[in-house]
Amino acid sequence: MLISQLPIANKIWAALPRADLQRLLANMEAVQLTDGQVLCEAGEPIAHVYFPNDCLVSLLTMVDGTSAFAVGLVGREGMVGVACALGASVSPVRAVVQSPGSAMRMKAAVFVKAFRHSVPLHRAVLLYVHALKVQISQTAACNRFHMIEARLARWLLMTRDRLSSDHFHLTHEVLGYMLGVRRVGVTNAAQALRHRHLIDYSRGAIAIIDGPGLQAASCSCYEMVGGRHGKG
Amino acid sequence: MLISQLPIANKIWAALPRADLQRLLANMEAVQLTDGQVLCEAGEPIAHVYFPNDCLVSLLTMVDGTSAFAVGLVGREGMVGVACALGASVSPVRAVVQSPGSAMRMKAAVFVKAFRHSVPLHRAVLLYVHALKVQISQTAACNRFHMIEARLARWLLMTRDRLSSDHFHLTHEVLGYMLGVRRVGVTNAAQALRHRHLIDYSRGAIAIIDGPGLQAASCSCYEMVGGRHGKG
DNA sequence: ATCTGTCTGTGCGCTCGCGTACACAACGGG
DNA sequence: CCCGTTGTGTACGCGAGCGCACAGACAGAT
Repeated sequence: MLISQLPIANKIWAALPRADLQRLLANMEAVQLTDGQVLCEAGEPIAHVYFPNDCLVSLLTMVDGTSAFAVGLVGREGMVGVACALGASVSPVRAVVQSPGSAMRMKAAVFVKAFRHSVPLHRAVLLYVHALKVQISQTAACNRFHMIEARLARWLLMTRDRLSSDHFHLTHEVLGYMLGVRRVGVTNAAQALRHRHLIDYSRGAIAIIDGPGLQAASCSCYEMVGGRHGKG
Repeated sequence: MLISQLPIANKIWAALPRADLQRLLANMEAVQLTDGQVLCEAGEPIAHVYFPNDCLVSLLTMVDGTSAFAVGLVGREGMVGVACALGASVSPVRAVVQSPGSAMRMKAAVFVKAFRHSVPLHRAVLLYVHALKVQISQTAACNRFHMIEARLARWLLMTRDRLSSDHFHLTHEVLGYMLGVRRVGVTNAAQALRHRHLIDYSRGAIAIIDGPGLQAASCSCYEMVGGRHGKG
């Protein structure tokens, strides 16, 4: 299959000049990611880095072996496995596919080499690292000060932005996992949002009905972390 | 004043070969940082980057304009102002001196240039960015799952490690600010720790009495984030 | 059509931490 | 030496979210 025929929606690659892009395409491989797939485990070496085109990956920090909690969300605006660019040998987080779709991947070692040699790639990746760092910081603070309902609203908006769609699949259970709260907590918050006609849902199929309204219900952290565009 | 006469305890600089170091020293300036001093404000451009020798700086994420919450702690193992290395124009966090002492500083623009040209510096800084990212992620999760007492214990241990001293100055008020909790919450937690003879304190003068005991009282996040050494 | 597994809704007691308010102690300057 | 400032201790009601447990609702498979 010719990768060059695929739509490359990933913004890191979109930022590269044609020359750099062509040279690197040979080392990339298009993959289809499925719901719940674990791209990399916390504490394990990073084998591949992934550049989502239309899928969504959440980054989970593990606590006490049992609990987990999402610190970041990666869509077409970013990549999974930045740690290896920074010189780390193992991944600090678990990366789980939250919404299925296509992505491009590369062997980590190859990526690191490319990262060192291509100035535009280097630049784009570091900018993304910064955006991710901001996202994580904001999530930390948000999580501390805001109620579940606002956090849920924010998470739904972030998901929408990265998928460019008002409809996606996420159960309360999974959302609870992401937000680090009980499933019931999510159910209650979701009910409140639905009651206000901001969203609708049934058996995992979520629809955002009133985007602006949902944004009003979410916390200021949403804009901070780069509203609609992920803030490359 | 001759900078080369000062002890350079900062570990990022310590990792550099003599040649790189000598070339950069001309652009550095030794400064004395005082308690509570704001090195850089959230949302403002970064004027200088700082490399602590024996002081301590906390990184605060602002929420809703009023509340703040510490996502990271910088000592001799790191630097303040990494964002400009990543290509960001403004600082995402407020950096406040938590414990006074000496540091070296450099104009941000000069640092960026050095960062681009010195491979060892580049390497050391990116590694630190990674360590900081891990620290922030862990703090986010810790903050979500652990009680004030454990978080306080962790914070005291991190402070100790970065100052290499069991005695330092921190009021309950400031600690509350750092942990994002009420002053009273800190008082209660501190009392509990003191009652178990792990720490002692009076009017801001804190002493760690039983390090291992305090570590047992803290959460696992402490080791995660790189126990005694900040994990360069 | 029945069954099984998944998803969502509801109830209840409990704890942590919050907001607020006030009291007391130690230190330091005029 | 007095008094304001700063740091610490105590009390009380309140609400968010937790753990647990169970009930209904919908979809797909046999």
